[in-house]
Amino acid sequence: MQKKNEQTMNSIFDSAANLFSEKDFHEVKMEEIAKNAGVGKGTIYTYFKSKEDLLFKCLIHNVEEHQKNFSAILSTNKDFKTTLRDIFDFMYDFFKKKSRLIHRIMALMPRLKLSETDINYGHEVFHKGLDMTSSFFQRGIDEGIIINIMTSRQIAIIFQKMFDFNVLFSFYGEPEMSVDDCYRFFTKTFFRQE
Amino acid sequence: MQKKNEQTMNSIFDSAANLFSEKDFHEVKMEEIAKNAGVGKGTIYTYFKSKEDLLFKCLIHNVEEHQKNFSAILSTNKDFKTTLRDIFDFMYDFFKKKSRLIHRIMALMPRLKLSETDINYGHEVFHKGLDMTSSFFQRGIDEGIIINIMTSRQIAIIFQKMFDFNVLFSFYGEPEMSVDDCYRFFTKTFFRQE
Amino acid sequence: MQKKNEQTMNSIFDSAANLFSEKDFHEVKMEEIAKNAGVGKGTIYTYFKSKEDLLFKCLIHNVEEHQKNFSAILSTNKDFKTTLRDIFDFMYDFFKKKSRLIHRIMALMPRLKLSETDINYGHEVFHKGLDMTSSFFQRGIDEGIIINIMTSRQIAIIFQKMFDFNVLFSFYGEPEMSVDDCYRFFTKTFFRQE
Amino acid sequence: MQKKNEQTMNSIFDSAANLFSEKDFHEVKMEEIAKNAGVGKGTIYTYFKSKEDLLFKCLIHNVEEHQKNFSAILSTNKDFKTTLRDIFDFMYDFFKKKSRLIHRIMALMPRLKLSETDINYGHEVFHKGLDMTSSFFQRGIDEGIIINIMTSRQIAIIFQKMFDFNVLFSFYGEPEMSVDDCYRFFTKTFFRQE
DNA sequence: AATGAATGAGGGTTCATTCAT
DNA sequence: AATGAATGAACCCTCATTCAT
Repeated sequence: MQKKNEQTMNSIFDSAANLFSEKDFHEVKMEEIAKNAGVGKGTIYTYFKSKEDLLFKCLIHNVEEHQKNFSAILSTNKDFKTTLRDIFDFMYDFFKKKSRLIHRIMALMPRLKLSETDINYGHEVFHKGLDMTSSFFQRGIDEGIIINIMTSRQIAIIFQKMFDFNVLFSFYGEPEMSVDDCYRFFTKTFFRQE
Repeated sequence: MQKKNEQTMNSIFDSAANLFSEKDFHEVKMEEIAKNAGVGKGTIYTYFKSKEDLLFKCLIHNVEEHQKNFSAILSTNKDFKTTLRDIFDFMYDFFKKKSRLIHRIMALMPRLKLSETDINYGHEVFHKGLDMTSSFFQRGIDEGIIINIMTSRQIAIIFQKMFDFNVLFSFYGEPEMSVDDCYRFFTKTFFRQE
Repeated sequence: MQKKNEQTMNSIFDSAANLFSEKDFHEVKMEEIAKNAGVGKGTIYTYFKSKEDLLFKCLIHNVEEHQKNFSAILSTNKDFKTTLRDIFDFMYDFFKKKSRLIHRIMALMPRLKLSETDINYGHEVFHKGLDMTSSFFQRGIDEGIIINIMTSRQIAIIFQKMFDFNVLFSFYGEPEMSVDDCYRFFTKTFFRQE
Repeated sequence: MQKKNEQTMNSIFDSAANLFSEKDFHEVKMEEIAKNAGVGKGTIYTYFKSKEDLLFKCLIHNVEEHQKNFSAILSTNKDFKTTLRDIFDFMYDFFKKKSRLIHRIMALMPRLKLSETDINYGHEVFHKGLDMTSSFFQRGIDEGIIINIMTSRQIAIIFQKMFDFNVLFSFYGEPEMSVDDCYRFFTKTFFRQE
């Protein structure tokens, strides 16, 4: 599955990611994915075992890419607050584009018919991501910037969740929160009073 | 078995709410809803025009009931903080049971094929709910308890969203937040520093 | 089945005849028949065994009434040509109202699931009707008015068919044939040249 | 099995035409059509949008083929009477095979849910057919062979209808009319007395 | 490797019929 | 006798998947 045409595979990934973002798993048709990817319907099956496999691989693909970029930001040697602000910019953009995809998949995951291997790998990837984020917040706690009444993992989780406040805001026709709004919200809640 | 039966309808509502909570719209089968409701498949169609109609009516049913109870709490003449605490208890329970149903439906709503009337009614109900909550927070702002750097509507929206932090917590195997945790989180963020 | 309320039964007959005239057997719903008859859906089943039984009884009912009237015309002691003209008036009216019902039923008859008794009775009624008509034409032949190159039964059959020329005329947007047109057509074809 | 296959489509047409001839639209099952055509149920839907679409296309297919053959006969340069006789042979055969199909569809047409385009095309085809036939009879009128007390269009319509006299004949157990009988019937009615 | 015609299991929906009242 | 709520068999249609080319 690695030697096949990388380009074809990526166009399938793109097409699938777009469609799975827009609509429900069952509302996305394989034919549509194929058409938007510019390939034949059968071609998808030379790269992926099934629609569910495609969804899963598509998720992993996106999450891993996200983690790579996220990791790059973390490894710049800036101070905590500057890095945090960078992360906000990065996450804000990422969620704007991918939040629906991620949510949809996570809602579906528990019932996806996947191999043991795939499930384990999925868990691993997600937990690796959470670990990365929570390590960063731990640093904030250690430096006395972040309150320590919640664990770093809990903070990391809430941090992720914040970025879809805007989904509800737009549902109710309220103006969306800017990155700055998000950042202010976070510091108000999790920063030690200065 | 002669008069269109409130009991039958309620058992369909219950069964549907349970199943729509558990799984995706397209994974819930009418046959399953019927079976769990203890009625025949055709019976559902004497009460609801279609599966989509059932989902929608089911949502409205739950939300309206929720709003009635919510409203009851608001109209007790306790002081702001006590009432807020009551609301936290109430919302926490409600979301524990219904959060998945509500989220699923809201994610689906934009693509549901509903009559103009239904769509309008849906909007109305949701906005009525938000208005109710935001009025309450406005009172908090007016009384100088809540910060006024966000509008009461924005606060009301974030307030709702808080209650599904636990979905992610449980996904990552973290211990869930208790009502108290939620309450503390809220006051930390939205209460004026004392 | 004879002692029950005659009025209810007739209103069912009327409703059914109207609907079976307008649309295909399978497009007519029992609910619609009941509603138009002003009775409950279950009531129909106290008078008729099934939808097919209703269709059949409805046909017999109409045909027998038609034959009674037809027979009355035949038994006036007018001369052949005068009687024929009377019959044209009568048939023209009858077909205008009932032709679609009759045709639909005759097309369906061969596949109707009826008891042996019903089938035989149906045959009997139809043949009685044909006999009545062909006897009349036989008289025309005997009196030397009608050509004798076709049997009276053949003429009787074509005679019936003539009255739905208008169905095609109206399909093609041509002006329909009047009774006079029909009569002229008939005499041109079947009368001995004078 | 790669190119959308003319053969597959024709076998569906044949199967559908046979079944729609035999029974009512609602009594013909898609599964049955598929089975008789030797294809899978889903295959039909790669060629036709719906059962109604299939019925309609099936009608058009048959009528157009009929018109092509009809047209071929008309364009042989024989004299009027000879051509008329040829047409009788041709129509007699065609109606023997297809009359039930044609009638069933025409009875259904007004209530078929078709696109504006399909409806218009259907009208066009039928009227083209009538025009072709009536032009021919007009020639007969012009040559003084056919009476001119009816329009050529009226004659063309009645001409078509004649060919299902045999349906009633067989219903009543009378011997069917031969082509010669039909021809004689026609000349008696529509030819100027010689 | 790539394709898309063919497939058929599966599901939403309809409606004739039943039966408790 | 009359009713209409309840039923479930039956049917149209969709779409993930296969496979011959």
